[in-house]
Amino acid sequence: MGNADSVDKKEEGVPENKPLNFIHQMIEEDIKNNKNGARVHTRFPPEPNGYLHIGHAKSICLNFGTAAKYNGMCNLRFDDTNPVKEDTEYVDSIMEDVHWLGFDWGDRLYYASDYFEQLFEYAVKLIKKGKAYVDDTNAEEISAHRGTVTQPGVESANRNRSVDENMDLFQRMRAGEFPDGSRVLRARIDMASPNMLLRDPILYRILHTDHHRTGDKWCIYPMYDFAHGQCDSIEGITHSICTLEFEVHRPLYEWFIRELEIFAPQQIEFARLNLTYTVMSKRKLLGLVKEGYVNGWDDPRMPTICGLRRRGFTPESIRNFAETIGVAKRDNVIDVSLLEFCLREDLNKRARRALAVLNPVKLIIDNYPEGQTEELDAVNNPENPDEGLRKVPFSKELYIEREDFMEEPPSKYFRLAPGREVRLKYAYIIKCESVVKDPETGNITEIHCTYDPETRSGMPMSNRKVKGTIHWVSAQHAVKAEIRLYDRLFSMENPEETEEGKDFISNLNPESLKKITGFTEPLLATAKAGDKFQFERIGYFCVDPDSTTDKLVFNRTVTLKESWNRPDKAAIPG
RNA sequence: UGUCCGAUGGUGUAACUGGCAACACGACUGACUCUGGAUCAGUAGAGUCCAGGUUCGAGCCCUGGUCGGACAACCA
Repeated sequence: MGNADSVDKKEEGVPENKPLNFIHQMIEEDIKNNKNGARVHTRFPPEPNGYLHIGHAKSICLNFGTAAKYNGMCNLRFDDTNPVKEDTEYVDSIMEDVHWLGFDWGDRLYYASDYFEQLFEYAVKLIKKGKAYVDDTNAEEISAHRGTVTQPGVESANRNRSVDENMDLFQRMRAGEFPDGSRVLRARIDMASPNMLLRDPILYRILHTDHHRTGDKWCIYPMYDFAHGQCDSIEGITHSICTLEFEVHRPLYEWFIRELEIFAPQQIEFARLNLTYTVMSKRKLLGLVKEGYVNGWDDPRMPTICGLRRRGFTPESIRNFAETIGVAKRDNVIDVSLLEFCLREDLNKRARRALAVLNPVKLIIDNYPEGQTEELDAVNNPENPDEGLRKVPFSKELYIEREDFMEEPPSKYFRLAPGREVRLKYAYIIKCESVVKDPETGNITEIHCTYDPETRSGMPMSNRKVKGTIHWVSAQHAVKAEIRLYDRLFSMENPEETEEGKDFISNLNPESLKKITGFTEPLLATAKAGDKFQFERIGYFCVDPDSTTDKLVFNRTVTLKESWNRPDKAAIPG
């Protein structure tokens, strides 16, 4: 108990003197000036058109974390203003993922579509102020008239319509009198603005499409720019945190707030997360799923939250990662090894240890009594002695890892070799006496050893020093399991970096998934989906949802840190 | 050719707002270890994109460049 307490305190330690990121600096400045009554209210505003990924996790941790830090609140709001892309499937997955990450929006679950009526009224207000007009120009022409980044745009012929005519037309747009694409409502700002977004941006478009929440109630839908800031305003959001690409939108965001004379949240932009060896855009992730390069959004190789969850990540490790990478405005690419570090750091503390052999070779202890079985004590978690011991069966015939034996070991190899001794973890010291090979292939089929009965772990004589300790499972007791070995999805640090004429798909790592059959200690037969273990000396593994009592399936979450350069690796020429 | 934003070890983030560039990851030593894990101790690695200027003093301020990113969906 005492131990657990101290861990909790460490994790939730409130008064930290860590340096503030630039957003928190701004917020503390606002609090000091009693802006908005020193209130802090943020929101996480996903569009329900796809699954959340690790980049969203950064934003979630920032928004919810900031609110928590300053005793404020954070809303979950679905930015559902484009019915053709959105679906409740995504709404559900997003809510699940945010909760799984450990955040709670309480009763503050909102949808932009909740505000459609209010937004319509805002549009009316702009029309009445002469700040918005209905344009009959078609999409191509509007685009052409917008000009370029260096050339000013051309004003629409409809720009100076009367308020009455605009009101009439806008009402009739809502009433469904016009087909898709025939008219739009535009803000009347400045067609010559150096900021393209201010060149009379579109506020409403006609879309005779059912919306996942409002059904067929509406056939005109607000654009992002006309919805987002106003939704923030309605909810009393004080700090509207978003990614860098919206920086150019801020003048427009503020224009609407000013013209509408409503509560003014502050938009603050930060740099989105990029990770090596993966892609992060929804479009590309969707492509991977649709083209079958991965097995769905929750494929353990995907950077999606559900993929990471299935892979065996813990919410804590992701939150800690988000904390560690910091928040700034410059573009960044984080090395996945940092994510893996955060994962191992967390798993090391909480994962139960288990013995499992992935690439088995039989080992026979010649002088061990035939038919005898011992139940040996194994430590559940050396990082937390409170988790106690478990029994592991030991017998004459075992499986050990093929890599743990070498006929002709290089100098720094201190595992098993002819004539050498090693410790079998939690069991005896054994000595290799001989090997049996397949006469045809020359592969080793059996390793014969003798054991020293005085050296069982815990015995007085067990302190004898031997160089290596290897893991094992008892052949007759072992449980067969499918093990899915995952590696990076792409073989390039930056998958977008491609040869001419090829796209990121060409950089997929053909070895990103290998399925093998291994053996685990018997206790794991009862493990349930999501259970996490450290297979000693190998890595962290979790039970996949595909797993059944007939067929156990484990995912390799991440390997143990490998600080030992395998001689065979070094020996590879080139 | 426009507007906006950014630039600090290999990667990311700091630097008490002008005072000898720090922390984490990664790398490398060594100790310890019944996991070549963990833990512990330590080392190397940037003089802050460039050129000027202000100042006793500049990564922080000013000027001019360079490089990178964003912006011309009836997407968000």
